[in-house]
Amino acid sequence: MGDPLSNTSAAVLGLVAMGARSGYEISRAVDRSLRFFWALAPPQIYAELKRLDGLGLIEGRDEARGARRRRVYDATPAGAAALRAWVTADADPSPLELRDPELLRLFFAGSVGPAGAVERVEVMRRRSERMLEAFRRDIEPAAERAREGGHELPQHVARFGRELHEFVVDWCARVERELAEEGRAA
Amino acid sequence: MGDPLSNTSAAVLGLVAMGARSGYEISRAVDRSLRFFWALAPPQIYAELKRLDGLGLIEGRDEARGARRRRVYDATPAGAAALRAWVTADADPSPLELRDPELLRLFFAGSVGPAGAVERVEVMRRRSERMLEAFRRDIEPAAERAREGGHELPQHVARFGRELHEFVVDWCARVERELAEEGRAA
DNA sequence: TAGGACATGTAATGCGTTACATGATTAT
DNA sequence: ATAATCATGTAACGCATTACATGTCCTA
Repeated sequence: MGDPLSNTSAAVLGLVAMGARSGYEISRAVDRSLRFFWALAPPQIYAELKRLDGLGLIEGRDEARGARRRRVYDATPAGAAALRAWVTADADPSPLELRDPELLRLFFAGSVGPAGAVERVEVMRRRSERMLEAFRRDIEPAAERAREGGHELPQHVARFGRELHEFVVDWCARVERELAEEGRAA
Repeated sequence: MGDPLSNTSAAVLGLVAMGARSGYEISRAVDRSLRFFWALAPPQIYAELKRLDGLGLIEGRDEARGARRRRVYDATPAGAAALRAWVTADADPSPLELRDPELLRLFFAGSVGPAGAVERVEVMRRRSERMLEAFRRDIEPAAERAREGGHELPQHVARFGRELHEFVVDWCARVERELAEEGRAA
C-alpha cells in the first residue's frame, strides 16, 4: 500500500474526494474550511496534486479552455482507501502546533511596562474578534453547505474554531483588567 | 537601527535578556516556556545566536571546559533596545497560526463512520489532557519562578496555554456526546 | 569502567512561503 | 478598450526539522 500519507497530501486528497476538482477550487475550499487549522498555499496544492496523481490516488485530465491550461482531478478507489487509512492512523496523537507572534510579544512585554503589555493584549483581542467575523461570514456558511452535502464533520470543526476564538477574546478581556490593576498598584 | 527582528530572533534575544546564557540553557528555557506557542529547535537557536552576535545585539565569549567548547552570551544595550522596539511593533497583528493534524483528521472523518469520528475526538481530548499535565508539572512552575525573578508576563502566558487546553478538553467531551447521539440516530 | 544522561553543537534535507508569470473574464 | 479580478500555475528562497557527531559527568 505504500507509505502513509503526509498530512498535507491527505488534506489535498480529502478535498478532492469531497468534490474540489482543480487546484484553484481546492485553494478556495481551503480558504473556507481548513485555513484556520491547516493552512495550504497554492504551490503546495499543485505539488501535492502531481504527487497524488503519480501515486494513483487521484486521476487528472486536461480540461483546457483556449490557450488556458487547466487540469481537473478525481479521487480513485485507491485514493479513497488511502484517505480512510490515514484518518484512522495511530492512536498516538500528533501534537497540536500553535505559533503566535503576539503571544511571543506578550511574553517579553515586561520590558515596556504594564501599559505596553495591555496594548499587546488588546491587539490580540481585536485579532480574534476579526477572526470571529471570518467564521460567521465565510467558514460557518461553507460548513453548513458541506452539511447539506452530507458531510457533518466540517461543521463541528468550524465550531471548534469559533469557540476557540471566543475563548481568546474572553481571556484577553480578563487579562486586560488584571494588567490594568497591576499597573495601578505599581 | 537595521531591519526589525524576526520573531525567532526576538525569541532567542529575549531569553538571553532574561538570563539564559548558552544555547543549551536557551533550549531548556524554551521547553519550559515558549514551547507551546513558539517552538524552537537547537539548530535554530545556535544559528540565531550567531546572527544576533553579528548584529551586536548580544555578546558572546568562550567558556570552554577541557576539550569541550561552550559559548555564553549576554544581551548588549543595543539588544535590549531592539527587543523593546520589537515588542511594541506595528499595531497590525500577525496572525495566530494553528496547525493540528488531529483536527484535520476529524474534518475528513466522515468516510469512516460516526464511531471512527468519536475515536479521533477522544485522541484529541487525551492529547490536551497530557498537555495539561505538562503545564502543571513544567510550565507553570517555571512561570512562577520567572515571577519571583520579576517577570510577570510568563505567568499570564502560561495560564493562557493551560486554559486553552482546558477549553479543548471541554469541547472534545461535548462533541463526543453529540457524535454518539448522531450515531444512535443513524 | 562502562553505560547512560547531560551538554553543545553541525550537516543535510525538505517543506512551505514569497514573489513572480500568464491567460481569461468581467466591469466601467 | 482598459483596468481589475478571476484562474492557474512555477521558481527560488529560507526557515525549521531530522539525523548525526562529539565531549563530559554521574552512577552502579
